[in-house]
Amino acid sequence: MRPPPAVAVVILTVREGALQALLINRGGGPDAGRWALPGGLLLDGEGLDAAASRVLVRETGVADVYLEQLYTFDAAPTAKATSSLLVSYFALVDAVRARLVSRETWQPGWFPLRALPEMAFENDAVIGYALRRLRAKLEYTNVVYSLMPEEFTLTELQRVYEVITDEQLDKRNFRRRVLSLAIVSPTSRRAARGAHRPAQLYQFSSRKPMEF
Amino acid sequence: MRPPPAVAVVILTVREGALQALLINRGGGPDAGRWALPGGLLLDGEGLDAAASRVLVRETGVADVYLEQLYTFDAAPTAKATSSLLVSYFALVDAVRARLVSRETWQPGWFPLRALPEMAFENDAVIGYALRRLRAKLEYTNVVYSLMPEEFTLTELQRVYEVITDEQLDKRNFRRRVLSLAIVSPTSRRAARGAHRPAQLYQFSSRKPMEF
DNA sequence: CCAAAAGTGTTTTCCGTACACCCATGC
DNA sequence: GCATGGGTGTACGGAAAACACTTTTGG
Repeated sequence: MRPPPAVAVVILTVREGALQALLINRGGGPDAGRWALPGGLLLDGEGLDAAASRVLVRETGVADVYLEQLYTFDAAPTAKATSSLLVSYFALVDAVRARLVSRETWQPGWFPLRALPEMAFENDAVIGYALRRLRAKLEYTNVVYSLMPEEFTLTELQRVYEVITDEQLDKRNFRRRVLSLAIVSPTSRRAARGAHRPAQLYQFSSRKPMEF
Repeated sequence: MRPPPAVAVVILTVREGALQALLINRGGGPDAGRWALPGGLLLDGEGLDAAASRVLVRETGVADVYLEQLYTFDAAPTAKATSSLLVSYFALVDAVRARLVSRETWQPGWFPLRALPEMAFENDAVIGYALRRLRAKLEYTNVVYSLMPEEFTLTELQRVYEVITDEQLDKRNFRRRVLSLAIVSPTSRRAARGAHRPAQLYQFSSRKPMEF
């Protein structure tokens, strides 16, 4: 009897100034203390994208975010081989909107990519893969929309880029770039957030994945 | 009973001045005349890469060429659902080295991407995907090594680039680029191929996929 | 009036592109 | 000697990178 394929989703967010991934931990049993990517088996008649989306909604409550297939792995040869293939996805969510569930088993938690816990087999490789893909897409697409709230300042957007690329950006050059790419546009509102000049609020021109 | 996953391989070559894909055609039976990507079901205990490689060797006789996973599709809902998922790969082979088999059923043949025959369901999409990926990798990797013989002239290499990108390249700029990327290096031999000055022969510095 | 972040232009550097002539060979 | 493809350098333009000061607000 051949086991069904599984999907695993690398759910990334920017939180507390760091790029973080959502992992889940089986509370009890033999695997206690081992963290893993959220995922699940493909249901009967269910499509891959639908399965990935289902896992994402189950873990974070959010839908309509950036979700893209990454790579397909031979499933880890576990004792009880529950899956044959592992189809990985990655998703980008705004940490503010994501609401983690609290379960008895498979407690979820955010982990900075810098400080991932000991993880099940291929999971680190999958996360590394997602990070490379995200960094590549950052340069020429609008993917970050999925990490940002509806309105934001350009400085906030710049911080997110800096956290993802792990390098400092020049304020003027950054602004010129995102404005000339026309991926964001100013709104009519401004943000008064402290003892300084209020910042213009911007929004994404499009909150859909870009075409090619 | 859940059917096993399938692999399909987009095998590309440059032949007769055009980028061509290998397709196979069921000689008789109900699907007669329909062309499709070569592929096969995943064998018991077989890894994905191994399956793709097996298909490639079966069709062309060559191994050790560039072979990369592309994308995983939900399997086409055929009448007799023989597969659940379709994991696609693409491979680049030197047409000179490839030796197509001659079988009673599933006769293989090369088709210019410009003039693909009527094909089974998702197959055109898969080929389009492979082409986009190839063009992207062309710019910053050495993937073409897999389309070239051991030794070649820079003009021959340029022709291959031109066929893949479907645009004319400037001879001097092209040479500067490949030489400065250091993906090729001159050999000690030259090619006397006609009534003109012999050309320097080059080889790839590395005939392995590049790391990142 | 001071601290804090917002906002704004110019100069320099580097890379991609365009472009034309001489060279070595076979016949 | 002529036809054929091989081989080479330079000038220009646009994009990316470096860089510092003024503005607006809250307290």
